[in-house]
Amino acid sequence: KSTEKCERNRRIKQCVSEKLDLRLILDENSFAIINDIAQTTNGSIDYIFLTTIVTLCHWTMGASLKGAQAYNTPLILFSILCGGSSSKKSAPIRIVKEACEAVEALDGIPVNKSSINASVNMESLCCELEKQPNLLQLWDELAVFLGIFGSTRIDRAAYDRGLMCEFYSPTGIVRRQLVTRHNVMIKPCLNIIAAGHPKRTIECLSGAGSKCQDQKDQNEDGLFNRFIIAVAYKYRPNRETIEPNNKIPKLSHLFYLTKKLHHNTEEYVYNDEAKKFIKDVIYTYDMLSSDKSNEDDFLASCYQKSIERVERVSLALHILKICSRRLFNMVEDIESFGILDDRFKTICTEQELSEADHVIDYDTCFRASLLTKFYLNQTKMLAGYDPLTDNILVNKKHTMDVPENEVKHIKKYIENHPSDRILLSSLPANLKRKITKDQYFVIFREMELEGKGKIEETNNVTGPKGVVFVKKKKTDHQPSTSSTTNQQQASVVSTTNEQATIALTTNQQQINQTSSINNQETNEP
DNA sequence: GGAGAAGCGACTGAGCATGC
DNA sequence: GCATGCTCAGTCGCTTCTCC
Repeated sequence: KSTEKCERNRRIKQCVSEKLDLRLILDENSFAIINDIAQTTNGSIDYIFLTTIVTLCHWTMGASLKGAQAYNTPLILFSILCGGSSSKKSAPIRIVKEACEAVEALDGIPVNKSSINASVNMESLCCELEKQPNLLQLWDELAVFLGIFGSTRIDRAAYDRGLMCEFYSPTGIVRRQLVTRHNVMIKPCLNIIAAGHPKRTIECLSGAGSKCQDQKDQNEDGLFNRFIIAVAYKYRPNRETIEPNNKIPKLSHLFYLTKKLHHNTEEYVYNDEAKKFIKDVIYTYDMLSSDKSNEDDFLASCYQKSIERVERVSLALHILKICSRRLFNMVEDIESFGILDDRFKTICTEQELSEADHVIDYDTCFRASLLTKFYLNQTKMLAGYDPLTDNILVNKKHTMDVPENEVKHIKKYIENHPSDRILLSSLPANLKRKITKDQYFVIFREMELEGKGKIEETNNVTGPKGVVFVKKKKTDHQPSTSSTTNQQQASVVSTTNEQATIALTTNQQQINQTSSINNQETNEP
């Protein structure tokens, strides 16, 4: 259990160490708004940013993108704020919730007709979506969200998950049929923000989080690969709090203006450059996905989902940009962005989206592709992959337990070993250290990355496969394979390379052969 | 410098797990 | 059922360390 926790911490740290510089992703107006919130609330800017763009999607009231592909992409985002209990996940959720409530209050929407939903089961969520198709669902705890699947019957969990997948890319009418009743949801538009503990979040990606018995394949529908995950770590708060700058628009202003600009169902397009670029990005992800499709479902799905994601993210960034710019242009009319008032409401009602506002440029798409890649890597790292090589860092925690000089020694042992193929299972037997096979495997992996050789499977025809490390052949023969071996041994080494290899496998016959040969040779002098 | 202890690696065999 | 891999306990021989 403690090693599990250790591995979880490693992944979180890895995610956090890969910094997202929002200055490179956002235009200056948008950054000013997001940064102001982060500084005044002392919260993680990554959380604030993610909750903001998801909520922004909600207030575009079902806007869509005539994308680079044949079909229209709805502007819907699912997101998870992932972090430990002290990483302040709830604060950003509260902040957007309050901003949304202010938006609805200004338009006189009664609380019971609010589009900010907090359903605790699939039943009520679908009923709400039936009543009003545009909902923002906030889950303060991911566990609650997971609990909504099949809360009445375990075999309905898969159905509900499937439905959730459909909400991500809804087509016209979505139906949910139960024995007693059925829901008909017309163009549902559900955006999700959930706060999740690292343990639960990682379980979702690996699929072990649900209550179904067959836990291994629970994420096979890729539901959680649709979620954008922002990871933050607990950090030291600033002692002095920064007062909000009233010259900088607040989230409530941003959302209200977005809502007013989208009173019609808007459709956005790319310009030619942007479209060409996005097509390239999509092609790259498609290639990566098909490369992985036969060997790794999870990665294949992650790449596939990145195709949809890069389009959605570019639209979200685009809308954030145009709305922020408009807000900053209002600074002269509005002396203070303190609270949402009727004066602001009047100004907003005059605003209309222009023709040019509907066109996404290359720059935004480029930034969106950076952001997509960043979130893709975060997901990979959370799932235990190395983002660059796509290798699974299997229980990397173990190497951390092994002292460095031990690792060095083992690497040297493998390198200097007369055999050029080393069977993994021979190591724990021969090197009597308190190191498991998994730990030796990680050392293999490291050596592979260092270019010392390659990890392969044994080439037996039947039965389970063993793991061998095939060393890279040295071009120049080094006579001093080991300073400790005497000359007699060295001669054995050079002549019986192959036999030594075989001896490392545990095939009895072959071992007998080898040992008899070895005995002969050693007995000779 | 030599004797003995300690450490290390090669190898065996048994029992068990796993895939065909 | 068979072939193979994995793990563990154990033996043997060699090297290195330590103490006198």
